[in-house]
Amino acid sequence: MREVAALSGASLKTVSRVVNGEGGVSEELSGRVRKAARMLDYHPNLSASSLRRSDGKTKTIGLLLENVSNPFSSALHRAIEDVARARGVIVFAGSLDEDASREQELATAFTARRVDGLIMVPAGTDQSYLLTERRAGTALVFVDRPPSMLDADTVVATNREGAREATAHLLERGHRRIAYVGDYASIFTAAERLAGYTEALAIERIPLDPSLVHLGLHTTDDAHRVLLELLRRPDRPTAIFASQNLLTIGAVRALRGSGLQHDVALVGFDDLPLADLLDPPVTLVTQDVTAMGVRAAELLFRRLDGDTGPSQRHVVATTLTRRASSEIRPPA
Amino acid sequence: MREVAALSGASLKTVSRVVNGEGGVSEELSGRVRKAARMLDYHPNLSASSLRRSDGKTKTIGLLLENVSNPFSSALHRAIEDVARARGVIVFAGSLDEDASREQELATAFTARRVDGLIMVPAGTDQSYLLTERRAGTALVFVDRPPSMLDADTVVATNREGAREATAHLLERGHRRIAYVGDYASIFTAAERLAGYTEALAIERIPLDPSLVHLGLHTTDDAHRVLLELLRRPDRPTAIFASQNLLTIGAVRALRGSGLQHDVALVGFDDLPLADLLDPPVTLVTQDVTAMGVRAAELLFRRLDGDTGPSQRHVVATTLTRRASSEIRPPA
DNA sequence: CTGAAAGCGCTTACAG
DNA sequence: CTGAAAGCGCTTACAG
Repeated sequence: MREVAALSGASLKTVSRVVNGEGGVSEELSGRVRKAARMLDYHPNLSASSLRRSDGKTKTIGLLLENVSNPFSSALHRAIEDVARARGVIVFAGSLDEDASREQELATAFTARRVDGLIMVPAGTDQSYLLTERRAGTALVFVDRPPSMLDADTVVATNREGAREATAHLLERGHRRIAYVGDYASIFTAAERLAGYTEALAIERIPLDPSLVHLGLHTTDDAHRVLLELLRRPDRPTAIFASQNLLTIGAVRALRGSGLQHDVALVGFDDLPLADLLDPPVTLVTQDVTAMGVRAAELLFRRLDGDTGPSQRHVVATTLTRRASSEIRPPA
Repeated sequence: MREVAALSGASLKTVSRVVNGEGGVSEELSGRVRKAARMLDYHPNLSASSLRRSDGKTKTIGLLLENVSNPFSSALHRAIEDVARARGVIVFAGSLDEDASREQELATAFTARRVDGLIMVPAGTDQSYLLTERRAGTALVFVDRPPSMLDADTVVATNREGAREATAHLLERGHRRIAYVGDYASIFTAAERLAGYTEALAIERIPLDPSLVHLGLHTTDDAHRVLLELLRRPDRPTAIFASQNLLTIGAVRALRGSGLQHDVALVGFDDLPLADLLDPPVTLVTQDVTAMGVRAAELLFRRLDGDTGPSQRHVVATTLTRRASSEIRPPA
């Protein structure tokens, strides 16, 4: 900018006015400035600008996801990007892999670069370290999972209700031995879905059989292995509830691997792109991920626009999409 | 930092030394500085730091993808994130949706925030606008598609060879009427794959039937619609080559919709998570997306480390994974 | 081991 | 309509 001022014979302040389209500069002078900028390949430095500007905004937000390449995370990412884009805001994104220390590292890396706000799917169980960031003006929104030790805007799905509905759906079809494969119990959504499962059983006064409930499974392979074993037992379950997308894929593989895909019912949580084309088509509890991302971004920008009201908690409904896999009845 | 200096009774320079772990500060003084920093909730401002630092590095890179929520893009993203993370570098990511103006907008938004480098899957047909950025020190790497009107490091897959191999595979099984569904012909990978298809036909001296070649298809629905129509014709193809992941899903849907999944052969390009569980399992040409992302990131960091050698072009091999869908023979 | 002065690229808060 | 001076939070290039 200094060089542009020198070449065009204008002051720094005038160059700044032209570059930012502030107006109040004569046609002739602003023409000279623009020409000089072009000749010197001048590109404004937004970091320097936000360092000095009174609002201090960097037009940048940080997004902390479970894993940018997981379909749930990346759908969230896209929805948030679109809302941000409409405001000229760009997005840092990173993967936490359920690692609390990675969460702190990334949050610190983002705030050190002075993002205006942070949207996160928290991995750890204590987000109080973000308090000083918020006091410093960083907006905070949690999505998919609420924060702990900190009060902030949150967007969650009806995990418990969705799991309860899915389990009730299987119970209605006569199933009494419904296996449950779930993620780490420390994850909010995993705990909620498990609660939905147990509530549905309790309503029908079915005692919970611990041998059917398998937690701490995170990958396709985890679910595949556990279910292959479970399906080999003489008292195998008559139905399976897989409470997360990767686990559902593992369940499909295990059923296929043991040739029981038409004998044991299945309901999964989260969407799978080809679920309707599998044999049998798979019943799923799906989340409106785009709505969750849009809502989270809107909450963030509302805060950035100055809203100082109490924290909001938005709940987005899940949908049970019924397909043939859950119409399989238990053996008589 | 000013306040920390005041509270601890040290100079700005000394606080800077302590914060950056430069050493050469007495235990006593650095203890006082650290305590003051804690009391004031001091968090260093990396933007201000890189503004003044001689190397000017922001430890930030920008990633321009087709669509962050497309599995190919997000797998690339994750691979690049992991390499960047090992160097304490964080990643901006954004979606271009095949829009050249969006490419320029995002590239400008990233460079205005002084990213150290840019890794992109270009959408437009002219990247010469990046020349001044590179002269200003921004490293540039292209992945999946080479740049145009600009020479830069590039990582591509063996698109042409992979498509040729897939087509030859169908020809070997006696197919002569192989439908081709492809993306916008302006996309490098789409053009390469089409070339591979036509080359394979030419080698066997099979004339290309234009009624079987459908380009300009981008979504699952596009391929679904076109193929349903094609499969309804009396002279329908005996095999289909779908040259991209979404188009392959559309092809699976069209075959299933017309009940021909066991009568018409299919090969797809790109990986599908459940391809092996479909009926019939689908033969695919897969790319090693992780290797492509890792290679691209390594090239970028090599440049940032000062390598000024000539542009490199790395080629990553595709793999033909044979499954039942391509073993279907044409009717006698 | 410690610090005072200058300056990175920009905007603010003036003044004319 | 235009510009000179100060300062955002930090590091550089000194000097002692």
